[in-house]
Amino acid sequence: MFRSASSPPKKQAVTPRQIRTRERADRGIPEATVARLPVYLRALHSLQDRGIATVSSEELATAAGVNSAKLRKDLSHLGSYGTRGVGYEVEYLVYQISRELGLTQDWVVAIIGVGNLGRALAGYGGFASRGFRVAGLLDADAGIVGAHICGLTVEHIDELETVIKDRGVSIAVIATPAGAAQVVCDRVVAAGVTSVLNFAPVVLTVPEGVDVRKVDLSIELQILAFHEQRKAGGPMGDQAEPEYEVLEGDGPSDGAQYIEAVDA
Amino acid sequence: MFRSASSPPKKQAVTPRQIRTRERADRGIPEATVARLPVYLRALHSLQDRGIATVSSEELATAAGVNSAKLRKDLSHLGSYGTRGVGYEVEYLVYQISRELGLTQDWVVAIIGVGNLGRALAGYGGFASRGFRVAGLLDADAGIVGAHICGLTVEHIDELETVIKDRGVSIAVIATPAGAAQVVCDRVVAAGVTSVLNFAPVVLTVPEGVDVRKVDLSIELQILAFHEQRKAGGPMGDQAEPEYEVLEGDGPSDGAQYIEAVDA
DNA sequence: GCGACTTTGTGCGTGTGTTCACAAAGGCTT
DNA sequence: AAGCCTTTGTGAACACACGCACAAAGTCGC
Repeated sequence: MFRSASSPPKKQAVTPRQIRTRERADRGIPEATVARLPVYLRALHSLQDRGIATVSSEELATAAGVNSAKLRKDLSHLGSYGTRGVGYEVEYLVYQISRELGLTQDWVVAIIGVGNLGRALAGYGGFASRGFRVAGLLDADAGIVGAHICGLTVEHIDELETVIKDRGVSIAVIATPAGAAQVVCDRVVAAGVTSVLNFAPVVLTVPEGVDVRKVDLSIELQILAFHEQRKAGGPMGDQAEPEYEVLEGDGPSDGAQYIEAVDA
Repeated sequence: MFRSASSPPKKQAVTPRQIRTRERADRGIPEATVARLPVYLRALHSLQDRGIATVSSEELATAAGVNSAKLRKDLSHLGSYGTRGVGYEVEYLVYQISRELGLTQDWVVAIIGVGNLGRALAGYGGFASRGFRVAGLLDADAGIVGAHICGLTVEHIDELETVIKDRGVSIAVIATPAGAAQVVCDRVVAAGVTSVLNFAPVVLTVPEGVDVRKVDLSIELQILAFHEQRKAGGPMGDQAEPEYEVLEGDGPSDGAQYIEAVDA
């Protein structure tokens, strides 16, 4: 829009890109690798429980469900923590990955929204086990406030800012209904939280520097449904149409009947 | 291993790759696009509720939290469903995306494991609302079997195969403890299920042709922790070390103390 | 009926992720 | 102590994804 008016419309707009790239590649571990480190860590813990002291990239990769070359490259981003001809020492690797992920310190978590899901989350063992401590349960419903759940007392949402600041909450888990999620998110961010885990089925908007991760059951189901449909009568070409393209009306002219098929 | 023994060790091993690629690029919508279609669909439903009949790629992209070019490219994989100079007709697009995702038919879901999480899932509105019908709740605990939850009676895990086959379950949701997940998974797959949504913190192994999607709270938290650590004292270089590499012992020799720091 | 304006659909350059394949490196055996 | 065997760490090729920028295409006003 205003770009073409204020600058000559040439082909090389490379300058702003490179700055951003340099900035991110700084000492950065690739995002895809970061997402897999917890999986490796879990597999390593399992090996530890079985008393295994050393593991090869091949074995660990199998346990983690990935390609062994990928695993080696991932680990190489943390440093050279393997011994050629032998493999990786489990305990040492556990420590290094834990350190890289920031699990050598405790993170304080608050759960906002204590419905079915919020209660399930509060009771989830995976929280307490490794570095995450739930320090607050908050809800807007006066009927739930005051209830005791998993050793915590549900507090009113009005206490949100106080709880976050006084207890040093750095990760907020949003388990509210969709309608409340953005408001709650804005409040936790304003109170200083920079990491949000969102279970509400909405796209949250946050300022730069705040991380949001989304867990969305219904999206996962829809993705599964897509592939399931493909398997049933899709590109395998076992059923009717070998090329199932649009067959009905050739444009958006009458739209009243489509919605029937969806909501019915 | 046996590759280098049976074939000359040249540099071009391109033939097997291309076959697989051709096969997958067949009529396929990119996986990244598939993962975003549910987000677009949700945004479109929201627009519908507000009585908006037409939307531009820019507006829809903003609502979905993505770049408008990406949105247009994603939608272009479904066909040319826009009108230049105008935008997209909401209802028509809802229909097309729903159809592509396989939401014009109903999918029968069974939830295995009725603990805190399983109960929360059973009551989750996102299930019933759009094309997913929970037709079974199963658990191994005799103390829970027979309970009524959200209009369903919890059945014993022994009924698993019967429930799946008689009710036409095509998606299994595994919400069991980690130890039971793989066994349950094997059983649902043997019973004919080809789509699994796994909430248990394990890597499930399934045969070719079966899709598994994973929802893992603890992994998400760990990813957040990683970024949070970076923000606090990482590459911003505000604290002590500007280059925080390994400082202690230079190799895996004594490993007994690392685990302390992690589990303590 | 025509021109100006808006918005789609996409070609293209770029960056990120994945995989193969192999040299370098270390331990183990003889 | 020398060579063999195993396994890491990584260079390079390939595949996927992203976003800019623009031509094509259609609408709306006059």
